[in-house]
Amino acid sequence: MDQEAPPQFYNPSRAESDVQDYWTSHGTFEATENSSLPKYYCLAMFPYPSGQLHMGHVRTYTLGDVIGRFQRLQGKNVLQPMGWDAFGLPAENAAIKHQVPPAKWTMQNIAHMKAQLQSLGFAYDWTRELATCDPDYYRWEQWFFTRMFKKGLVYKKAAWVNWDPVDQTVLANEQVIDGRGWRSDAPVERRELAQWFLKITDYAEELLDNLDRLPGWPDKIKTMQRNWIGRSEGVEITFPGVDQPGITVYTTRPDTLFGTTYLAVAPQHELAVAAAKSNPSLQLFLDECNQVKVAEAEMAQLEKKGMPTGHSARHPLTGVDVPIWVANFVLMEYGSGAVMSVPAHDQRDWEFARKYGLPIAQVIEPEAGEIDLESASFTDKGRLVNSGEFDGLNFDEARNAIATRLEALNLGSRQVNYRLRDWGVSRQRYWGCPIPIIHCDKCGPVAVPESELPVLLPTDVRFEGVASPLKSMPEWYETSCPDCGGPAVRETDTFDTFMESSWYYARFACSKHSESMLDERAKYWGSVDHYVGGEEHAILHLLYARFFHKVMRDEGLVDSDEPFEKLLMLGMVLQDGVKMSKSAGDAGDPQVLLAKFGADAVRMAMMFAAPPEQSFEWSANGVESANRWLRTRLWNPVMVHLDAINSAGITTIDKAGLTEAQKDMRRITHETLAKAEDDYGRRLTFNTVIAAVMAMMNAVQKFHDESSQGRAVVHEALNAAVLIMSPITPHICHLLWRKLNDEPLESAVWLRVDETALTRSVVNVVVQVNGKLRGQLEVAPDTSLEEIERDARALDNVVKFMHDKTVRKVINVPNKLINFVVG
RNA sequence: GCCCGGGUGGUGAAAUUGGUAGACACGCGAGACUUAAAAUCUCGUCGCCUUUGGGCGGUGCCGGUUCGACCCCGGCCCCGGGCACCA
Repeated sequence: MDQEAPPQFYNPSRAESDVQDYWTSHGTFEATENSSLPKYYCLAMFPYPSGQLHMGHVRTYTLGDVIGRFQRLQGKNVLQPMGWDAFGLPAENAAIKHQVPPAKWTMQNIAHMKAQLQSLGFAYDWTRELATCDPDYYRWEQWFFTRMFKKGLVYKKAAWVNWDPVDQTVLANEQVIDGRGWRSDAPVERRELAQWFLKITDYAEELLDNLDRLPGWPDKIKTMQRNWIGRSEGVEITFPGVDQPGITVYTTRPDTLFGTTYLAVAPQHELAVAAAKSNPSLQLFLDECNQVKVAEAEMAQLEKKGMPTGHSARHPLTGVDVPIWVANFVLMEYGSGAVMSVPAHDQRDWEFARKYGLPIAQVIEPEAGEIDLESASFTDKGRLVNSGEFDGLNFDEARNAIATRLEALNLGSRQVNYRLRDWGVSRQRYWGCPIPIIHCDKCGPVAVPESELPVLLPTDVRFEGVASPLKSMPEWYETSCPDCGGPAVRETDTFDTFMESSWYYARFACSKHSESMLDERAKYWGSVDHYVGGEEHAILHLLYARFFHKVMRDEGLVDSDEPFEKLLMLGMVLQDGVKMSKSAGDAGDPQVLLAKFGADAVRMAMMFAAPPEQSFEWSANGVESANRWLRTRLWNPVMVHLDAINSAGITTIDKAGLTEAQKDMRRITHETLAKAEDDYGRRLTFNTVIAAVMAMMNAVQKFHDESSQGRAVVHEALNAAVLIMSPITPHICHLLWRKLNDEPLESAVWLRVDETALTRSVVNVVVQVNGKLRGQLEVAPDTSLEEIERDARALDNVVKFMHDKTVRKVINVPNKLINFVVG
């Protein structure tokens, strides 16, 4: 940029750093709790400090900033904080690869990314910044966990993990590539480890029901969460054992019980494991099943395979023996790890039965028509057949009758089941929050007392291999039992990083507070009014945070039931068709564009590219044209106008004395204001805000009027343009607003729409014949149908298409359309 | 595989409640300014046909509802996100 450029030329790099200095020195965006204005907490999902900002970040934070700045213009007391989701796997990967301690690597990344965020001019209150790897943060997470522990919301059970037999370590799902460890290339094995779980299922019902009380959430996210929680009503049924303990299954189709021709258990089910001890080929099959990584997607795409266990169980109502199979598609984590298989009425069971020659017994018939069990199963509900005394009952009747019978026999019970599983929070990793538990041989697991928190994560570590250094630090894990004082060891696992992101939004209210997890300020800021983030977080993060919020509420820490009132779920910024990631490289790096065209142009290009919920492929092309528009269509016209009013002065608008052209210009200005307000506040489509301002400025360019009223009308239009654009391009608008109004932008309020300016003297009515466009009419608003019909019938082109036909119907949409239906 | 989305000109997109498909831009083409270029400005730009009035076709594909469908319904194809240890 030309350092000598006089101030009337647009120079983004100088202008933006000046404006940013102004914001910093004036503390413009530092939020306080003692405002008379209504509070507005606007939050964008905090980033993992991977080291480089990419365009996905730019999009998320710009969208959040636009919302926050718009709400500020609407007279709200806005809080927009920023922090760092600083624990996680990439820091360990970097440590292993480059021998740099995760803490150091993370802090360097934070410093770099903070500078990048600041150069984009977001209206953050940086005084509230937090990093989750800071002991001042995670000590309260540990404290909260011990509260949950004492409440009985925490328990330990064995769970399956991906085990790398060469590196002797647990692998994350993303570290397993085609069934092999990413570093060792060894085939992964499933292994059972004792893990800590949080009883999120205790809250399943509330998490589901409260979705109905979140009107500010997109329906698609609520649907995803509903499906994920997966409430179902069914019956738990016990098939008594023949030569082994009975098998308990859960089914939502008890009406098909008589069609059960075999049972299927998960490969990890105890019966399968026991049976394999004396059956080498079954053991071989189980081993094969255990060489698939621990992910539902893997499981679901496997070829369906099974093997008989050699055992059978007794049908609870018929007493007939049914064989027990092991099947690789039965999930150990869902229900009881066993299912009753009804091949006639379940397609997966049908395919399995056909493959292995198992019998298929029809017990449901359709209300009408024929079925062919040779070609497929019949899965609709219908009437029972071949079911003894239950024959003839429909689904509801049969479900009740069979459940009642099973309950009487003590072989079943009605059960509401959730697909949602408890949250396993143990990670066998170093770079995370230490789980504040001490294992004592005498007392068992004991929560670390509050006075001894935080359990500090040592930061001066070296990665010798790939395993967590904590596992080989006796000086760290050897301790004494808080209860009996005897020798004991610390838990060396750390928390799932979703723990940190489940409550950070609340901590921002009082991030520096050292006396408790949250204080009264958390109640002042309350729920996040608008939460902005990527749709990849639609389920897990949001569900865990909702769960934490409810537990915090039950502990008296917050007042509300839900953490996020309104939710904006952003589509992905794609690169080469997939979501941008840390490894994506330079194409996602905004630095070059920032230096060349400025933050305003980058922000504007990003907002203009697509509406927020839509995923799109990033292209840098728009940035240059955004810069050009700001310079030639916003900055320059304001400068020309300022010259004009400097020499000729400025007057107020005389509404009664305007020419038609001046009225038109004013109408466009106020239509644009109204549209911008609606798009910003309700529709959240900022691309169309920009388009509307562009159209308005095109009209200003064409509006040549040297009169004093003309200047006043232009003045109003330019003020509207600057104000409307200011949430998106805050730096240039800060400068232009001051030049136009001699007051700082942050004391400006949104311009009111002048309803009288919106009235039109003519409206355009479309004339159709049989739904096809045949002409147009310019008429006064609210012209009578008779008059419009008469004028429309007189149009040459309408005559052409109607002259030899009979009008059967006339459709009229007032001030918009008239349609002659002829035949 | 299962759950949730998406598919509109050469490109990004707009069309808000079923009512003029393609606003606003990018790109491209033509022109103005210039010795020239850059920058800037003006005009044109869905395809085909045309007597230049206009006509026909067109929103992933096939079918349906309706006076009228990008929009609603049924069936398919393709792309993206999530699937519990990436965050």
